[in-house]
Amino acid sequence: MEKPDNKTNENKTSLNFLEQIVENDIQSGKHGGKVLTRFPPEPNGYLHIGHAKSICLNFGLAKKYNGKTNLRFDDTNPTKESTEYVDAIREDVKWLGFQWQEPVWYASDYFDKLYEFAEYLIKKGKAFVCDMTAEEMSKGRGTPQIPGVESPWRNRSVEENLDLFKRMREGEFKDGEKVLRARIDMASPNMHMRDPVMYRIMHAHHHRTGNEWCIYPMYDWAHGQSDYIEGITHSICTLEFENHRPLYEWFLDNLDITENRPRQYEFARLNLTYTIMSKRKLLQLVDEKYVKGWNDPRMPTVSGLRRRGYTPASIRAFAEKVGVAKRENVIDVSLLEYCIKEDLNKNASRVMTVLNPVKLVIDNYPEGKTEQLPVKVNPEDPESCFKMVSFSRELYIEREDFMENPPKKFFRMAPGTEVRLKYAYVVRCDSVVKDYEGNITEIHCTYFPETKSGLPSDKKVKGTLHWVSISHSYEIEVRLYDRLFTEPEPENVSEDTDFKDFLNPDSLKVVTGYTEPVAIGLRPGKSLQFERLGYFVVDPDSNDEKMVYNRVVPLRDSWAKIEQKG
RNA sequence: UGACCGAUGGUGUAACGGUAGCACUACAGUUUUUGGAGCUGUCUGUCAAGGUUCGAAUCCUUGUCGGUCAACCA
Repeated sequence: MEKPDNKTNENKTSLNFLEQIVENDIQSGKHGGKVLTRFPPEPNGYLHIGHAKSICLNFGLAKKYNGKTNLRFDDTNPTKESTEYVDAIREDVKWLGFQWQEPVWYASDYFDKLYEFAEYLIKKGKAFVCDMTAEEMSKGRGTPQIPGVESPWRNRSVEENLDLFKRMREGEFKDGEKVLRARIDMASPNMHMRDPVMYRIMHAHHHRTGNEWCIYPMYDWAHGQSDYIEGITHSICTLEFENHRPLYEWFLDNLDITENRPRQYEFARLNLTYTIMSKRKLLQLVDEKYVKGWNDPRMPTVSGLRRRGYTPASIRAFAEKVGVAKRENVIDVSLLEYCIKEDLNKNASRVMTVLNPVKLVIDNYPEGKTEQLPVKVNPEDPESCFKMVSFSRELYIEREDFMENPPKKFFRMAPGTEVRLKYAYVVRCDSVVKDYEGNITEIHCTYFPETKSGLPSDKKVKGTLHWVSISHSYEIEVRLYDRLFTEPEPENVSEDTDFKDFLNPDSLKVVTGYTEPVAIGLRPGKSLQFERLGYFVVDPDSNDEKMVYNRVVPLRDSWAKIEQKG
């Protein structure tokens, strides 16, 4: 099973651009050949599959080059953050299979150090306290084409700045009354360099530092310095921070940091068809009850995927396959589905479940007789063990597996045709019973004892159906999930449509299924293949009275394609 | 009409001046007691125009298209 680790030959397979950078750095002896990356979520929401890509990238890169990865919460905005999110994020990262370098870090751990750094910049004349309102500042910033105007407070003395900054910290001023700004260049073509705000006043309770602080650092000010403090070598973020890099560098430069400087690199974030990745919009789906929570199995969140039945290995494989580059991309969700099917095909036990039952009576099978048929739990696994499946005179089969007037390529049951009941016998359909409305209520057939599974038989049939013995079956609730949106790019359909216009009304259908006893009593998270239907996973809503299964992903259905083509 | 970044099949991603490859999707064949899975094969691609070179997806120039940036968010 274990793959040999001597990839030396295969190692020539191409490196992504970040791996190339790291290898160059190691070769040139930068950072003493060490690699330390970080995953820096803001605890203001749940992680989604896009974060999972970043996690796999950061942890994977470090692991590949014998480095480590820090988990650091970027908790610089107390009004939006909470420990609920901290806990959920930690759980998700662990579940994905990654170990951070202990302990968990928080940007708030560095508030003191950051304050000292800020004083250092003030003393150098590189930062100043500004009394402009947010509105004034916005007006004065200019546009990308038009330079901004300098703040009237820009040339305060070092002493005055130091004093004011101290009083900001001591709580002398109200929210919004003053900010600390870097003193860079109001005419810079890069908007981020136009004297950006470093600290704002917020009299707010912080989930870790409580009421100790009433000034909080901005992202740009906190992030690079946090990287430096932790000794991060490669600070990897998404493309939208590319324009921030000059500022990241400026802070390091002006703090006179010359040794062990972290460097920021940017890659393109993940986008997936038929879903959305914006935290804000996902929150909207939750708040407005389009889904049942952050972990709704239709959500692209890590917790949603987990409940949907995706395994950590399948998500890691996906992250590997999507690659890493700098161009905008939209990954076809079928790749994600491929990854989970590949995993579960190898690892999920098979079970027969009927979701849309119609009664099948075998007229020549003795009433009251039951046979125990031995069945391999997973035919894909050569070491698979066997289970017993009960067979009797009255069964359920899928309504879709019978047609009274079948088209040419229909290989399933029809009057007069023969099909195999999987693991059991070949049967021939003789007649149907209908109710007064014409709905089929019973199908009657004859079985051929000599065709018992395992015996040599000359009878060849084109179709094999799954079934359950009615008296031996259990009722379960089955939640059939489908994609959340009807459009591949719900946010990009046109200027005057909203992503919510394209919510799929059929993204969830709940049905009652009939299944084998082995599918009962399994713990949440356990996945099975319902033969010929798809992969399903036990939902946490299951209890002693009722099992609930979620459909992870259906099996490929070539008949559906034939049928569609007509 | 600023700065920064990007452009390779339907979708992603390689090729680092020397045969455009891989994966997903789609399609076809094969196999099959899952119309699953597997196996084999097929289709479709270097944004454009110039230049450098024996040779350009790759280097240079110009253009085109796309993304990001004007929160006291991250």
